[in-house]
Amino acid sequence: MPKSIYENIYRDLKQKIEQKIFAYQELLPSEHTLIQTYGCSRNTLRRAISRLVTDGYVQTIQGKGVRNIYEPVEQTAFTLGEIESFEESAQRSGNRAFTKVLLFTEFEINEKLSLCTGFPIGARVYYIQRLHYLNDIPLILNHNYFLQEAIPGLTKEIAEKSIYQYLEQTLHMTIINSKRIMTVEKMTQIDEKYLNMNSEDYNCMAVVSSQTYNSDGVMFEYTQSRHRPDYFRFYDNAVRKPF
Amino acid sequence: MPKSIYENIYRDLKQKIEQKIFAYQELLPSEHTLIQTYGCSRNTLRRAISRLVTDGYVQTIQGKGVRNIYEPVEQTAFTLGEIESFEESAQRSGNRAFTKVLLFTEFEINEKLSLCTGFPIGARVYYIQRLHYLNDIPLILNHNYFLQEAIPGLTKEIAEKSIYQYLEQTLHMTIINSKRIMTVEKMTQIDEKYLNMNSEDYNCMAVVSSQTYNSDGVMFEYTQSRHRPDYFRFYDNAVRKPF
DNA sequence: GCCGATTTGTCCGTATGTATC
DNA sequence: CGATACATACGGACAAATCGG
Repeated sequence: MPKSIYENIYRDLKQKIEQKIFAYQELLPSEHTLIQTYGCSRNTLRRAISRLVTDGYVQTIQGKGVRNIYEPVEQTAFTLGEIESFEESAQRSGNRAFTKVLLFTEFEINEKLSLCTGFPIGARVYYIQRLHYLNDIPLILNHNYFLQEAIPGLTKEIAEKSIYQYLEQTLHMTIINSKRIMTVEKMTQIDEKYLNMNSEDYNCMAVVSSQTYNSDGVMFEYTQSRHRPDYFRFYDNAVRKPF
Repeated sequence: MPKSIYENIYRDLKQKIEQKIFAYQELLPSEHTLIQTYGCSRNTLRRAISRLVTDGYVQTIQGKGVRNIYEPVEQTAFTLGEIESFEESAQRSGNRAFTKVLLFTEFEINEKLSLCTGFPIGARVYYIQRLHYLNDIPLILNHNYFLQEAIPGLTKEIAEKSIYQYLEQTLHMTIINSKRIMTVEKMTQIDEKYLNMNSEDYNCMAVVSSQTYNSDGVMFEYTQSRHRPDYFRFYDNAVRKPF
């Protein structure tokens, strides 16, 4: 059970929308009504609503109400604006996830790598290559760089399970945010080999590069995720201006 | 000058961060201090800060403060989470934008197109092909579908300028949100021809499909944007949980 | 076109909880 | 432990947009 009231309300409303208890294109009950339903303050309710807005579940119109614009999307998708590990994402969508560690090593950041990753020159990092399978299909080839001084005791065994679980539950690290850039890049021979692709067919990959920060403000991770182009899907909901 | 207090504060802080008045990795002045600086309430200030968080400019840490994690990014990028037209984006980054209308026609949505666009079968739409140039390089091939009943009086001349400007300023339509999906697709002969590409080189495109809603809750636009892979860049900042 | 009721948007002040140092 | 800082929550006031009479 989540901690805060507004998050409980958010989840409850979200669920009701997904279960079509509120019809598509219909207005939700008014703020006033929902406040009485949940017995909370107006600010608290509005906060829950605003999360539904950024999720693209509803749109609010001043003077009118809150309209349900949720339509279900396919499952194998990755959603933006959220930090979710591969395992979490797979579990949420009810798919079988499996991770194979191709390489587990460590080295020092040189000038070229510093430019690419954003780590300072001379920083010591773990470099891990991992292949993520979804329902036995290799979908993502990950190149992880983890700052050693921020992540003591990382092993190949941990990398095979979930590194994020180790970070949060064992090291009690708090992950704050992750800056991501999506690009399209040429497929390499390594990509072809591990993702079981043929460059005669697709010769490009969807590449997501991310820099992740913890609560100490240190960028502890740089990751390049190379996705099979035919399975890659990224969702986003852009909102007008207000929050 | 923007209307609301929190937006003014947001812009002011954002500008100060961009101009490096606050140093990278440093903590901003505390909420209490900033409240006195701006002479506003706590809620108002926190609202401004929360927008900086979703922009990836700062991270807030309970008990510590608000840390500046802004680093400038290259210019030709598209940013997620915002609705911005091609013209606006180009202007913001100080580049020359030019739009060529390749095709301006109208027809009725059939079953196949209904599945693809999300418009109901039988709906009448404008179908527009436009080529967007940035600094004289053709970067994006756009396939726009606009619902006719929502957009009366659209002409080829308007499409050459800015359709969004027409929607907002002439028709006084309010754009609320836009659901987007990013994928990687095979390059077509049309893509090759207009974007001046050669499929011997890259044979894929970055494709952004979007459905845009107005304040009447009607999806009035479906657009497929096909981007040159070598120039395509999409930014995103993922945040932990809270808002 | 105006007015009033409804509904969301903005803003304020205050109290309490919780994490950091 | 206390001081500081952010997080959550409440209640109230007024503004602005929508809609129906």
